[in-house]
Amino acid sequence: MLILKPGQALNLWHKAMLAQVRDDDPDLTTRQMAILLTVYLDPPPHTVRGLAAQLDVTKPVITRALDTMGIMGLVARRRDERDRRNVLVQRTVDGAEYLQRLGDLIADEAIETT
Amino acid sequence: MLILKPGQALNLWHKAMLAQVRDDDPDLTTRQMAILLTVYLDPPPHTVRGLAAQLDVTKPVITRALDTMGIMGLVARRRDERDRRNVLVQRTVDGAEYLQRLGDLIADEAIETT
DNA sequence: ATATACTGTTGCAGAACCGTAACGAATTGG
DNA sequence: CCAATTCGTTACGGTTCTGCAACAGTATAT
Repeated sequence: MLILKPGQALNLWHKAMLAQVRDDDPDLTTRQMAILLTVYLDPPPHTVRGLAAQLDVTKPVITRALDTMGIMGLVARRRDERDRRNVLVQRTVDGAEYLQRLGDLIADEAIETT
Repeated sequence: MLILKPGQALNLWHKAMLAQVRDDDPDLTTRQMAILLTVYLDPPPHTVRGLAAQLDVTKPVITRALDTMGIMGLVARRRDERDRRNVLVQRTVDGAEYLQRLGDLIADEAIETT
């Protein structure tokens, strides 16, 4: 149970956005970030269809976001051997590190936020 | 002084991203969001050059983001009459409401976040 | 075996964004 | 008054994302 006033929330959001924009790596889109966080924070397995349903977007959006983030090394794909139609989205070491840094960053800025 | 553990921070970020993706309005890019928050949270005046310097991006990025967000009604432009080379970025009622909703949303989800 | 349903992917045209460079308008300085 | 500077914008070419529709591959049911 965490108390956060709307004004504090915006300040926090602001700092986190600024940090994202200012660093050199290309920004993830909002959709890519939502997918990444879902894969790492919600329990597996994660399929293309499942992610599309949860985010309320079309399947090609998921496929392409996985392409991009796969190249970046943030997620990996593997065929489901039990039902070979499915693709299982898997976590990677790089992705875990990326999100850990993000979490630390937001937490640090929360402390500085009045 | 706000204590927020990295794990909580990611959960909060996740929920906020999901809410952004799922609603119907088109998502703002990370840069657009950073600009919008800066305009509304930092004290005016805001110029194209100043915003570009603060976000460490080029001026055309700011111009285009202002174009897009101007069409959405989230910000407005006005010529600086003291120095007519400058453009002053101004807040709008719609933009204020948009950010207020965003702040409330994050704050609400913070409470639900373990 | 054949038809049906379901998975994820790809093709295509359109829109948005990016970075660099050039530009017109306004101001400042010699 | 004219050159140099500063401001924001626009032009260009390239990349990425989007939405929709069609697609091949796999599983299921008749």
